[in-house]
Amino acid sequence: MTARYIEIYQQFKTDIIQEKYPANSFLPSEAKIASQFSCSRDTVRKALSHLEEDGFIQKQHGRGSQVLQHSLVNFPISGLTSFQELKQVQRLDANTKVVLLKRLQSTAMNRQTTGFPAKTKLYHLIRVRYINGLASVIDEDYFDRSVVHNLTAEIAAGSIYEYLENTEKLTISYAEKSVTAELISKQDRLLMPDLPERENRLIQVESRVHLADTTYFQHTISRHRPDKFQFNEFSRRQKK
Amino acid sequence: MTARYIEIYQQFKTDIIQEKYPANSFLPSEAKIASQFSCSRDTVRKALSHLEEDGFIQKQHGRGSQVLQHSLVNFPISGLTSFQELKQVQRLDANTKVVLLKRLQSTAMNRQTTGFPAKTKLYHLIRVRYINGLASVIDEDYFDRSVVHNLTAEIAAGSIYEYLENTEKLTISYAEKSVTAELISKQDRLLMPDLPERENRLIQVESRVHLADTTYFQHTISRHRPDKFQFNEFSRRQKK
DNA sequence: CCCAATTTGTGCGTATGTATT
DNA sequence: TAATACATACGCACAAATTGG
Repeated sequence: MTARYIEIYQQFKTDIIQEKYPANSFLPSEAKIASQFSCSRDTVRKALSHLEEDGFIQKQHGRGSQVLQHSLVNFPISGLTSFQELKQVQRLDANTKVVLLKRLQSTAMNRQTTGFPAKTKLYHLIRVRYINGLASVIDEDYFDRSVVHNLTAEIAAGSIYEYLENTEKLTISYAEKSVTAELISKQDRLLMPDLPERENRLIQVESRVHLADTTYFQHTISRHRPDKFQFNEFSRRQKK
Repeated sequence: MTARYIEIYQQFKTDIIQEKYPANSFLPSEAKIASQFSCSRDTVRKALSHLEEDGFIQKQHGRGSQVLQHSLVNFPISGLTSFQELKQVQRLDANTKVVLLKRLQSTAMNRQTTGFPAKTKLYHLIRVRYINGLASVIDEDYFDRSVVHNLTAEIAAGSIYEYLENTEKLTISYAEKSVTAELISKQDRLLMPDLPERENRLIQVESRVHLADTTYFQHTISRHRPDKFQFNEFSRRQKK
């Protein structure tokens, strides 16, 4: 029982992607959409607002809703998207090697790296992502074990988010992220043996991920090969 | 004549920043806020939705709206924020040197760098941003002259967006952005003389900026010193 | 375990304002 | 000027989640 406005959102999203509404064309007016879907204009407006947020359309007062060029191979890291989901969307030739999976407890010492307060029981996971056979990303994760139970190497090699959302029924909600360029460590060189000597930094995306009830449960540090890194984003100017 | 829901949004935003509602506390219920502001619940909900989008609160069905830790010195590049606005928000010791400002016309040849189709009349602008006296960012802009008129070095040294929005009455609306790590050119070394020899890449943020009527008018290439680059973002997981 | 109160989520209808053509 | 389209706001009803008794 998905909400009506979500259905309408999805309908237009797929129609736009399939170019039933090509770039620069206009959607039908809100009133027409409402009568087509036999719903109120308010419901249509909710759907269109989401399409606008996500960069599919631009609403124009008095004119209509215009379809934007959708930047095709988008979202490599934007939003909160897992590697497995990207792999599907972009049809990448990608696989994952689990380098380390162990239980540990955070301490005052490692608070900085784990991202958790002392004495939290954690999983520590390190994975290398290979794209077209090339080691391209090193992912290091810390999960709160009071939230994530029974993490196995098999799950870690597949989709952890799929497991958390579907099997453990968690609702992943939001994250604070930061992107920096960090110096390459000896461990990085070992895990990315093809990395040219002249490179001295990896692009690091650090995320602190929370559930819908605001529980903080995951700290991820993703280090990307600089020559393979690309991060696309759609952004809107904030109304004053 | 700002919209009522925007006023309510702003009221709560400042209250949260000033910690009248501290992190982890709950806002009053939507019904209470509505009666406080003598407005409908619908208006309150619009305001709260925007607060949630922007990472100030987390709404929880059946519980209420909880205030999130707001990542303090946030938004260095996220969204569509001008350097001058960042400078104000972050109280940076920053200034700008205009290196180049000239008129030119795009050709089929330079289409890639200018970001515009051939024969578009453009401004070409290069600026260096100094933070605490250190050359930290090289900004290269191309503006469509049919949109941006009378660009001067004085305006370019100050806030172009302030000029465009307030003087030229343009509504800057959205951008497609990409972040990559690019090899350092000779020109980069000249403009950033303090850049250590061992660094081989700058972090490049490329933006294509559009007005509310979808007119494409600005292409910006910002190259950042890798040791000074940090890009923070709040992001929400997409609902399926 | 269930019920009741509270709170947010969704949807409908209506009215009025404002921008575009 | 008139018609069309989006923007804002109010009110109501019921559904669904949470909490506490």
